[in-house]
Amino acid sequence: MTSSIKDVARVAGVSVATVSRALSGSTVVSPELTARIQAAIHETGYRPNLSARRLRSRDSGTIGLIVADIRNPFFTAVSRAVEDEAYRAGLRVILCNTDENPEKEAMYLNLMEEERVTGVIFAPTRQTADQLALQAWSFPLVLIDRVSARGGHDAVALDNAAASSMLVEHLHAQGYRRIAGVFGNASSSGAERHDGYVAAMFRLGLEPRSMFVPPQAQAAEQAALQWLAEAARPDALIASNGLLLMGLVRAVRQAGLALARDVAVAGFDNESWTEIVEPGLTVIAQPVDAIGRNAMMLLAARLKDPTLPARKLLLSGRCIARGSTARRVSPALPGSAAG
Amino acid sequence: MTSSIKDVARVAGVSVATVSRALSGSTVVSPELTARIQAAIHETGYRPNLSARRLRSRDSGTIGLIVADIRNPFFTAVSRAVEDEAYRAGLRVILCNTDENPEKEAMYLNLMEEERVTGVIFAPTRQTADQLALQAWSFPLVLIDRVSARGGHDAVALDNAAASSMLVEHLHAQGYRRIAGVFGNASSSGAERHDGYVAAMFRLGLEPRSMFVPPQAQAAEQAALQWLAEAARPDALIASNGLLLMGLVRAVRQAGLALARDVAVAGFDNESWTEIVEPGLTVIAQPVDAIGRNAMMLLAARLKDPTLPARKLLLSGRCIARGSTARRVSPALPGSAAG
DNA sequence: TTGAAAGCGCTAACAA
DNA sequence: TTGTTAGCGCTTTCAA
Repeated sequence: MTSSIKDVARVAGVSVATVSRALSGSTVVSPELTARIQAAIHETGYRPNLSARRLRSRDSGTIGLIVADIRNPFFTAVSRAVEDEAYRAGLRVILCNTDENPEKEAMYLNLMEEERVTGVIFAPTRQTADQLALQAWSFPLVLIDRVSARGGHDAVALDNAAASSMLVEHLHAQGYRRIAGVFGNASSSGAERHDGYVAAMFRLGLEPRSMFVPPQAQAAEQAALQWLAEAARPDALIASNGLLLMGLVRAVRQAGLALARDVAVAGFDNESWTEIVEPGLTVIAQPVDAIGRNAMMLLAARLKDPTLPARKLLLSGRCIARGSTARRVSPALPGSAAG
Repeated sequence: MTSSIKDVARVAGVSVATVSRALSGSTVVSPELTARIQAAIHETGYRPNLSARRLRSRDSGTIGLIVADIRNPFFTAVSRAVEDEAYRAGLRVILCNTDENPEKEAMYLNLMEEERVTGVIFAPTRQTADQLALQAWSFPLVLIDRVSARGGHDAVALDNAAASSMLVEHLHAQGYRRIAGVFGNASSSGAERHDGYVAAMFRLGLEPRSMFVPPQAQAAEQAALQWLAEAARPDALIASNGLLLMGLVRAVRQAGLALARDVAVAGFDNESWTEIVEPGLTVIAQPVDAIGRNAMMLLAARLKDPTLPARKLLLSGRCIARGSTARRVSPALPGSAAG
């Protein structure tokens, strides 16, 4: 059916070793034989068998990319960046979705062992992240987005706390004082964003008000609706990711309030809808390309020198101010701080 | 370093063949030996080497998924469905982005040959689709989204013409008559959606007005701005994909017109922003899950029987009516058909 | 510069 | 039921 290096050797009248050498270019093969081999490859329609090559050379040339769900726009963008870098480096990418399920995570890590992958880029749940250090992996591992508290692994993520603070400071500068926030309870990034929010609020002398919710728009919507029904309701709401942010927008509308005029809204993830909605939503844009590229970079560095100490790379977000946090003009609500 | 089946055999005091058999479960191995082998696997920390297994068994257990860009929400969703099905079937997925670049397409198809993949699911450019039949591939190939005019390959796609017609008929029923459309010029689906649009317009006695544009929001925006500046401007606009649809929305706003009241807008792809924008946008929702699942199904069927004739599967879209195409109430524009 | 030969880890005849 | 052995396609010694 498909022809092997043996067939090429036979047709070219050389040994398989010579064909292999001509193919790899590692050793010099005489021009004459090289030409004959080229012709034979053409004639036989030869294609290298990557499984055989891997078995022999003990290099899979493959990296695993394990994320919660590729449909999450953050992971979509990061995946694309990772793949671009991978193919530039001549590596294949195996994509895995875990749905935040620790069992699936374990299964895929196991699969990566069996694939003898060159490396793995992984966005773990909190639970798995904490146990990751307990096991010795046969491949270098770079964590993205969710960074293990225990450390010990290379990682690249948004500087979550700083980004949250940026959001709070922006709202404060625009005249908002009663700033409440919903945060995702599934990954460590939600907790870190919460920390940054609380820290910034304290720094500004404001009283934090927050809630951890499951990663569903509806959960954020419910939380926000309760807050908005209060007499001294918040004058600004923030969400720790795009999904929750959508819930906030729905809640504001359902409460019959106007974005910005009645209540400001801001959040994380510069998804396309945050720009097209009116008014546009103020968000923290994550450096998704840089996260993917740097994850590959850390992987490459570790492959080169496995003794390197673990490195944690925190990248800054960018605050994109839009209409949803326009300067507060209406009189301060009773009970709000003077600023 | 990592232990092989040989190590397990030695520790368990059996032959490698017995270990292999115990692992595969193909032949019955005595309970006693099975237990000893299990213990040895545990002790040695053995992991099967998939490259070796593939080389020997001539089954890669891997499928290739080649799309234009995973960041296109349509492909994101289809990919997820494909991966779900693949992992359910015990298959790995290698993901490739071509950026609609025929050279990249050729390179990835070539890579798939070298990987000896079990099958490939591919969304080709028009150009590549037309040449696909010229080459014999060593793997079964299922086309998605963009279906080769030449036929000859298994394929699954939206029934584009019918979906376009549905959109036109909806607009007509809502009282719109001067319906213009922008269509993507890169893939075959744009052309098919155009055909369906033109056919429906003729059927309803309306005059089609269309433009093929490159797949950029700005291109649609420019086209729409020109139309909207005319005296007898269209009273409805449609777009053949989510990106172009966003361009239309921008154009309407920039022209100082109101969605629905001044001009209706509708299009393809039920992306999250089409629901959250106000008014919500009427769209054709593609059966993304079904497209992915059916692609895997066709692949499985062909693997089982390679002699099967090529099958082309067309799936129906669903028209989701939202505010952007609310019933026309203002008086008909001068020159518009009476209906 | 080239060839012969060993062997990567595994599966599947074939024998026992 | 189990073991022996050949060999999947390739790379890489070691010799020539």
